Amino acid sequence: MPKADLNPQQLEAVHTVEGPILIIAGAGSGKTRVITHRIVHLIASHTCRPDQILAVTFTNKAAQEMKSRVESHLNEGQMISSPLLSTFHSLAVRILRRNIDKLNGPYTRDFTIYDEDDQARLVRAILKDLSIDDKSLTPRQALSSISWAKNRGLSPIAYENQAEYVTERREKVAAVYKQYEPRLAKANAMDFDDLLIKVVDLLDKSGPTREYYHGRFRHVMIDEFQDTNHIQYDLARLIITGLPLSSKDKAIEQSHWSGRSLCVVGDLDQSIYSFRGSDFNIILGFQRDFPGTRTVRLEQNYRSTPVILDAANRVIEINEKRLPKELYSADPQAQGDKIRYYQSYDGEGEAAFAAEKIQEHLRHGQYSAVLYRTNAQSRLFEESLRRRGVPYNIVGGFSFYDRAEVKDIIAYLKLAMNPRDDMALSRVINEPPRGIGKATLDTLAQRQAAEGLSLWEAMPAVIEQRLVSPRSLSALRTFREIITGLIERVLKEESLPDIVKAATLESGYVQALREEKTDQAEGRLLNIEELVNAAVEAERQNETLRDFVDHAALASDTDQYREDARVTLLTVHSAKGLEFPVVFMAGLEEGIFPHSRASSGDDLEEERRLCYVAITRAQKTLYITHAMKRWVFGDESLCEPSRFLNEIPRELIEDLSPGKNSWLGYADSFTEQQRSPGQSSAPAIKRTSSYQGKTYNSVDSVHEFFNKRKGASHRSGRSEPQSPSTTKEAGDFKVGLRVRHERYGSGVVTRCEGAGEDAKLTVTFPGYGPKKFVAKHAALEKVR
DNA sequence: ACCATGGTAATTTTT
DNA sequence: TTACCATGGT
Repeated sequence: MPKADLNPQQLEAVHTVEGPILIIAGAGSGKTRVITHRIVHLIASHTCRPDQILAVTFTNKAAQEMKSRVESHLNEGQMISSPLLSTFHSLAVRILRRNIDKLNGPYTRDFTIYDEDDQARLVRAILKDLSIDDKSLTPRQALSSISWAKNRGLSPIAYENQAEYVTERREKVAAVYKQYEPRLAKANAMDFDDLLIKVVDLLDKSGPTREYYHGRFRHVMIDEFQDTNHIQYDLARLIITGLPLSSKDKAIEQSHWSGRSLCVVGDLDQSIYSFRGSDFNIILGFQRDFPGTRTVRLEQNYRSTPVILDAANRVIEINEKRLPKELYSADPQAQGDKIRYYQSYDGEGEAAFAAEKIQEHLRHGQYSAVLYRTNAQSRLFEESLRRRGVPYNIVGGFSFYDRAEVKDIIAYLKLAMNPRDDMALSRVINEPPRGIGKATLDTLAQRQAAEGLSLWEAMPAVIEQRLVSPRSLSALRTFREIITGLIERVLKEESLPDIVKAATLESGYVQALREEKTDQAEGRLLNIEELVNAAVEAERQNETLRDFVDHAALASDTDQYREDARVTLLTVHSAKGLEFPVVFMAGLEEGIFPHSRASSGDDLEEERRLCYVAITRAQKTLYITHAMKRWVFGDESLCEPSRFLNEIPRELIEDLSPGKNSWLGYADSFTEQQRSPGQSSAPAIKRTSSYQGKTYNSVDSVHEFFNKRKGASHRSGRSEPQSPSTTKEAGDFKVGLRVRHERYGSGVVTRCEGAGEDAKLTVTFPGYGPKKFVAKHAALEKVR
């Protein structure tokens, strides 16, 4: 890897090995290469020992990728130790597992990690305890509010009082939140947010621990810095400054940086995780937080053709909240193909088109990826590819570790290390069925609530006092023995595969599946076998049982990405950081992309950044497609082309739609002959039932679309044109109309997509927030 | 304790 | 449309 490959800016980024550095790296500007080279340079130039380097990446996959690249660039003798390449979360786990006891809190080093599923079940249990109807507040909603509060450092009480007026909903959430934290602590469990919160707390409070990590990590690098949230930022600061958070605002002395560096790499335009608390203001404030920051801009793009870059630049510059930046092609001569546009009749047609083209590209040896906004869109593409016998790799959805049987076995393993893990316990106490039912579980739950214990700790008393039926009693005893048996194996430090095998056998799990003798059970057995194999492999890599279980908890969807896959299906989010010769951006429709839940203001800008990310994934060829109608919740609905289509300059687009009847075709005919498209041969949309609203192939809407295109190309800043059917006339329901719902009471229609009985309505209810309905199904009553 | 039924809600995005 | 959950019956 000759350094001659690097351009001057990249070289500067690599060679600046002291002090704070901010690298503004546009898409495809070789930022991974820069980080890799930086690490290699630090080591090869003996600036520091390898293990004094910490690089935080977004996914395990990226970390691993970087690791192998670094290793391949160094010779044996130079790798006297290894740099730590990790995600924020695994870094947190690593530090906590060593030091959590220094926090003098309720946690021990054996804490377990609650995944989303566990969290939801815990919240459900709390809702039940508080007898809150979980329809007025779903576990999911409660969790996202709790997570929101936690990430802002708000206690339940602070959260409750945070808004100027306390709503009923807020009260409910606060009530759940109040129980949530102690319940986690009792179970010696942390959720994803806690991992970061607790490690920050630890490093803040424990001077020696902070000193240790500050002393150890001299050079810290953070990838995808625009997606960092405040807690992650605090974590990085604690390590690099070695100072408690109370002195956050004090200036850092120049001498502090001797032999140290903090290098953050990011791109505002690719900030797409605000829903998870990430805040690009952090990157904007970096220079203020770290005076003397050296800033390097990488705008040279090595990935995509000029056509694609042009499209990307034009789209993203519509955003207001950004810093001016333009991607320049490293090879401006090679113009590249135009962007290929295809409008299909329906979702199936879109998928069929993509599959056909994918096959075509495959014949030329080109690999493709289909990018969509939501995972639900993947189904049609899977089907059409399968029909054609094209193998594909899908990222997201159910991963191996999400399978019920795998989770069950993992739950046994978690119990073996931390029997107080309530969620693991309630997951497998009757799995396989051993006669412990609701009644028994309720008794245990009562006990644990009354005494402030975990379910496991509540068991002895229940057994001794014979509080349950004799049948359940013996079942409880058996279960206890199974778990104690596993605990002993852990204490005896049996090998990882042995413990995993024991969990599958002694629990009776495998036997129960064998007796089932169904194909399904057969498949599950295979998965369990695979888990055991994974354990064998993990052992070979010197992983402990704890590593193994942590790994399962922290594995992410994007880790499923296989670089050698010829066809990859994934969401735009998962595609961040990846590149493909051929990219299909699918479902470019209002309500899908941009998503209906993010149709204005900052949210819309984030959608646009998402669009920018999608466009810039393409190296050679970019397809943009949308359907005129598709099935949504079992309803056929008409789709309006995405505003993002309008934001890509027309001259960069080639229309592949059949019959010259596409939106673009209309737009063109308007350009040519001002206004006389007549009622030519638009593909008639089959109307469902008694659909009365306007259709999208009407002259009016074509005209509207065309006008929007003009508006966009003039880039009139703020004034995003409203989509025609979003605002006004919508059959029976109108924006602003007062309605009454039997559960939520009275509210106001705040958004209305489509018309008549198929219209999708957003109604905002005081105290409940916005709710979405389909007009014909919703029990909505109009209030004069 | 388990099953079946039915109602109901749901679709962002993820470490 | 599907998937999940809660309820009620056996």
